[in-house]
Amino acid sequence: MSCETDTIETIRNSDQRMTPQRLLLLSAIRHSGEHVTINQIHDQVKQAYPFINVSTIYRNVSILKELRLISETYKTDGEILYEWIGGHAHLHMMCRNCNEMIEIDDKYLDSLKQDIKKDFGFNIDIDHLAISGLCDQCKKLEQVGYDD
Amino acid sequence: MSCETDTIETIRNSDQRMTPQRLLLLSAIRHSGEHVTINQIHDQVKQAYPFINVSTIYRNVSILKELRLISETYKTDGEILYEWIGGHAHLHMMCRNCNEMIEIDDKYLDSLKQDIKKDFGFNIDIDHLAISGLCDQCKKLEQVGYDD
DNA sequence: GTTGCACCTGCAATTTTTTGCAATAAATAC
DNA sequence: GTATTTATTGCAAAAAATTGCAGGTGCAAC
Repeated sequence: MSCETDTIETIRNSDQRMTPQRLLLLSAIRHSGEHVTINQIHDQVKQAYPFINVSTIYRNVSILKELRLISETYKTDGEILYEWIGGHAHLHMMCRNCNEMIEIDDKYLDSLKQDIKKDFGFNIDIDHLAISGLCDQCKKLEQVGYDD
Repeated sequence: MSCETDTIETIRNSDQRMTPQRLLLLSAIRHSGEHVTINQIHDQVKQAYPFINVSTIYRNVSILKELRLISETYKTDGEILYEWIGGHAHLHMMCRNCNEMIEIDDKYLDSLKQDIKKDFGFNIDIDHLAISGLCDQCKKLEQVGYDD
């Protein structure tokens, strides 16, 4: 409830309007689990309002992203995921071999954030990035030589 | 010279062929400065061979990416940049307000890499990500209230 | 409630990226 | 050198993402 009031507040405060479409889209992102794609959002909203156009989804996602109400994460395979911000911030790590995605608490970034802040004055956002790498299992396979 | 031999070697070893188009594309990425987009690569190659098709660029970039000969970086404004790997590895940080991009030596990631390795067995690649945040200047503006 | 303005939406058109396929050409073996 | 195999290319078509615009609509002021 309170978060919804906050959301509406945020949108109103930035010269934007709360339309039924936008409300459905917000709700879809909020309730469709952690990470959703544009198409998943579209499908979800269509269930309540079948006439919604994809371009509306794209445009709204872009606006919500700028307002920092949702986060955008580029997976290392190119897929883009959206996620409601407000819960726990976390890092995404994606294995470049098996595409498994691990979520890691953002406390791991604390030290990096401090260093960068101190040396460059740059203030890192915790969200947005999926770090690419190799998970334990795939690393082992690579070493043994069973890799592609 | 040696890196070119290495490159050809890498490509041959993975059941792929060294075509003139691929050679031009490699050279374009290598010599067009640090970061280039698909279109910049295409334009560059067209100067030497005007008949090259964009799809060839897309497909080759994708292959070279998988072979880890080039890195792919998603800027926080959506633009995708490609870069020759082989020089110094570095992090990209991009200000979400002014879009300025700062390059930071990857030594800053050492500690994070170790922690993640220890706790999750996940092996982070240094490349690939542009970290989003606010540069010093934009942060100050935000605090003073001159922000959008 | 009514009005006015700026934002939003859906549609259509455009641009960007991906895919299917026949022809081409690189690499290997002879 | 020639033949064989198979990845690669260019083109065209498809799919995905973006943009322009005219009409619709939220919402604030009255």
